[in-house]
Amino acid sequence: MKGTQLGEFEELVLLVVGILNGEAYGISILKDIEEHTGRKVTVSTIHTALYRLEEKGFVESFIGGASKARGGRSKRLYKVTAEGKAALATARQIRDRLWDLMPGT
Amino acid sequence: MKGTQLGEFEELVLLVVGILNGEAYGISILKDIEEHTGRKVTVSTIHTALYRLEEKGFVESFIGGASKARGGRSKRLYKVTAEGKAALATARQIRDRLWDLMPGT
DNA sequence: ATAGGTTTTTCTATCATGTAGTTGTAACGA
DNA sequence: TCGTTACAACTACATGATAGAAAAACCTAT
Repeated sequence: MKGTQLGEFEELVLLVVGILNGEAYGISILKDIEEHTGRKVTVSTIHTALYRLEEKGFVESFIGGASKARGGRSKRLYKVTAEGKAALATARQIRDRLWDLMPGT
Repeated sequence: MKGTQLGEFEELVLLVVGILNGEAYGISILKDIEEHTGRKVTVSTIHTALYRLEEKGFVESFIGGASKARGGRSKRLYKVTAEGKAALATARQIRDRLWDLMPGT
């Protein structure tokens, strides 16, 4: 059976794609992850995650139009689908509920 | 280099171990996960996750004393370590920060 | 004391996810 | 048209997720 579960890194990427709201592509996602989590990853790591997320229907992509400073291949932009948002919300909700049950501080 | 990152299922198990507060072992964890998340897994899945969590220093275990109704091997009880708690808190904190940056609802 | 049945852990094997090195491709300016 | 730049895609391997089956330990009754 094809995996439909959201992995931990996939979840992170998905969140960042959501935040970048239309401006998400390999490099911008990389920068955001590094900035917000301090975690160092390579672009290819992001791309594989994006590929799998797209297979699962959690993101959709399209080639961005031309127009940028100096050279460069055209970007592939990503956007979170409704299923993606639902998956994120569910994951969050489950964890929140569990935290509420946690004793002590 | 030995992995130190917390996987998505590992995080779930770790949370439940925290909630069960001293009464956590294979079956009780299984029940709790099923109850709180609706997710169906087998006991061996839990045990392998626990094994890795222990390797990483996020839980510690000891054999529980005798005393139970009918038959049965003695339980191995698990408890979250300080490192484990820290790892959980960090994961949560990072996601919360990202959610705050999320546009829309 | 031993033979069955029960509860729980360990072993082993496979598939999914995480990670990065390397290679390929398109746009731009000289 | 050639090199440089900014990217994406390919390939390969490490780690995490998952479960089937076997073994261990404990209880009870004979």
